[in-house]
Amino acid sequence: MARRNDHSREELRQMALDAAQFIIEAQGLTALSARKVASRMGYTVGTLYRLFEHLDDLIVQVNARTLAELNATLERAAADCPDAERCVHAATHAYIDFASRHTRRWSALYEHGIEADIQLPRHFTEQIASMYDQVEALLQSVTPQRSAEDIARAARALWGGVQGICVLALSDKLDIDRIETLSEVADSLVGTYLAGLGARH
Amino acid sequence: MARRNDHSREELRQMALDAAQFIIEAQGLTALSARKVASRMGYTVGTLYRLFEHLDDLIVQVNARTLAELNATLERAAADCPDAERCVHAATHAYIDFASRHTRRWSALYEHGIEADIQLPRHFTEQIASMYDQVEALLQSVTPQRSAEDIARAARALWGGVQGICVLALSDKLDIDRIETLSEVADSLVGTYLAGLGARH
DNA sequence: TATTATTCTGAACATTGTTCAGTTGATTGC
DNA sequence: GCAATCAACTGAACAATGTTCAGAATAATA
Repeated sequence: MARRNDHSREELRQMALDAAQFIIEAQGLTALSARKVASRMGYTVGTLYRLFEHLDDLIVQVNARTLAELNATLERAAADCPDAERCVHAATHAYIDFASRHTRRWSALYEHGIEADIQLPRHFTEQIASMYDQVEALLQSVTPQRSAEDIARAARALWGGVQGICVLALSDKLDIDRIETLSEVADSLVGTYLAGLGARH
Repeated sequence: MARRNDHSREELRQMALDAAQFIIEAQGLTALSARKVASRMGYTVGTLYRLFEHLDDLIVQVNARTLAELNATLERAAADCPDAERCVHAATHAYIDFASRHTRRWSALYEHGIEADIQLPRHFTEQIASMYDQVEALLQSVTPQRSAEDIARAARALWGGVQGICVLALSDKLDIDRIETLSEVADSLVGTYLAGLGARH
């Protein structure tokens, strides 16, 4: 059993996040429980509740982590492409790849929390904002003549769309038998949307 | 207390679905419980478990209902428009309207079940397919020259996109302030995508 | 009316989130 | 080095969850 002060508060927090992340990745969000997290970090439930107010706090912080990792992945993917349009496609494929490889952890991002009353913490919404910033930057390059509002709207439309396709595909609700792959549907969305952006000004 | 054979098995099933739907609409999917459903229909848990194998069965059947209702709504919205393109916009707005008015019930559609091992029942996937059929029919009118595969892909891309935007917006992850702007983002997606379809053949 | 078949109940079990009185180990003051 | 103080940590307790199933209640049948 763990002794007192073996770890600092921040270390404990990280251990809890690691444990929770592991469980979500391995068994899915619904299999997560306070006792499992605690026991995996070598402590008891009580200790966990000194680190997080509710279990929801824990989950939302794991989600913030996931989002940060996803952001970094996208940034890398969109780093060196011949042109901006191909960057968008590269980012899209990176997104799909991430969602496929870490399906459970990724799906926790939207499976969790429509509990309207509790609002998302700042560093979570910041991650979201930074994700849209990336897409905006790419779209800015694709159509430099458009206004900032147009770009903002377009980024949310396009990226919300990519996310939506992934959600449906990975929960078997895209009726995808007649279509070859998720990638193709995503390419259709991105390619056609970008073509529309070009044709429409 | 309810006596035996007051209701047929099918009546009981419907009562259970009604009760569950009511609870989800009023308090959200997470607030749903077997005992609450049972007590709302004037029976006990045991009885509920003669009607449904798991609680998940119940939920998925409520979802099928919701999807049928949504389908009907879309069909009505896309019925009489001046042209096909405006039909797509009308359907999109109808979708957003439905999702806004019945947020909790609608969000149960995707909040529930990425439990990979259990697959969705037929009459649920049928509802999904029929939804895409509608969108395909509209897109067919917009660009008659395209192949069936193209149309199928486009329908999933576009409609997955619409759904994705709604999911993010109604769970505060679209980084927008008001619900009015959700419509704007959706219009951007649909308008630009359709423009792209037109420009690209 | 007696027997059989079904419906329905509700107690039981394991597991969940969450709390908190009490223990145990570290820190401080002398 | 010892006593007093303080914070970390435990684990029992509570209400609520999904799920099961022996038995009570009632209908159908003979």
